[in-house]
Amino acid sequence: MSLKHGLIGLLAREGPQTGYQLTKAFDRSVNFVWHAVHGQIYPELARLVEAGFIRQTGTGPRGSKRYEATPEGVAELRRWITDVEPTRGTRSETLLRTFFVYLVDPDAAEAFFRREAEEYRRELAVLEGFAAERVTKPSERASALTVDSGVRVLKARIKWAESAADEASGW
Amino acid sequence: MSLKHGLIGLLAREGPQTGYQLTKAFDRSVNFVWHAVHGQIYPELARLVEAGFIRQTGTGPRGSKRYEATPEGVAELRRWITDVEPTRGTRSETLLRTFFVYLVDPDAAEAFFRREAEEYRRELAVLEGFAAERVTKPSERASALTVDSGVRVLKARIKWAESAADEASGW
DNA sequence: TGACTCATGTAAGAAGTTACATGATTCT
DNA sequence: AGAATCATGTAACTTCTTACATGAGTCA
Repeated sequence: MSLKHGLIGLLAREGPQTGYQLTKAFDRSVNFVWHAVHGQIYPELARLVEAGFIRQTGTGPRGSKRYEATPEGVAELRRWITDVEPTRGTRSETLLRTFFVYLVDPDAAEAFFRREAEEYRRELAVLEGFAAERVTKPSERASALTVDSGVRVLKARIKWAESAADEASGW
Repeated sequence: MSLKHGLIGLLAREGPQTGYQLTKAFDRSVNFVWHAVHGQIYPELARLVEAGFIRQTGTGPRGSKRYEATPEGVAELRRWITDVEPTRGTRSETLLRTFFVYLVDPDAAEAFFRREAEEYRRELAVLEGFAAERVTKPSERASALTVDSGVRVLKARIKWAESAADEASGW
């Protein structure tokens, strides 16, 4: 359901592209908010053409196919953003482990939380790189908001992981 | 992969239970970090018995089946917590919508972010109810850490959503 | 020519959702 | 007796992951 909108959106945002380029573009941008790989992308593109939300505009070198978003596709994307309630329902492996972390010894628990904190700091460094980029276009203002969310949430998670590590070390 | 550990963990944590009770227990506790429904739980319990990670201890009224975690199951859970790197890879419908939110008009964008903030506040209220409960057992100290993570992250998200709404209203 | 990147596709399987189906027990 | 809850299961379907398969163009 969401991959569909991610693909229409990338075509609307960055202009006509091949499936291969979309796969790369996913890796670079949307990937931080919605991960997808080519094994899922190619079949979905075929379904989107079928549904009329995107259109193949031609073929390029090495049998590549160029797609663009149709007005119907962009309309569907707008409708999805404003009218469809996002699916909630957290699934966090880290928090599931945390829920049962009392089963391991304090040293292992502390190490687990320190590793989490490190990982979050690595991710934060990447996002702060994005945040330093200059923002001009409307689409960049929108993606800057997703980066800002990531930065705020990661900072909260880092503080949490360090405080959890401190607590677990005393168990 | 994770549902498996969630089920072993609940049996280890709360003692022998039926599939039905596990489904209810999931709804009340783990559900906030890992959502699952009975259609997924019953087949998984059968697989866990097969694998030797849990054991059926007897039958109760109305054909119910009671399970308990085996030592092998608890060992597997410990191994998973300390030795297996958590799968990262965010999937947030809210952030995917945010990435493309420049396509809708400023009023709709602002409304979208205000609704998000409201939803987060509702979730925060639930978690703060949990946070007010008294903590004594080790398992409760662990679950208090998951609640603390939720509280910190939700507060960050609320601030983000309000600031995004303010910004979008000026577009 | 051999290695690498570009480019698309499918197949098998795991994981997750939703709905259907059934029967036992309890409560009013 | 009828409604509600307890209790388990499966079937159909969608989504996602991983791996296999293949071929075209580029560059050293």
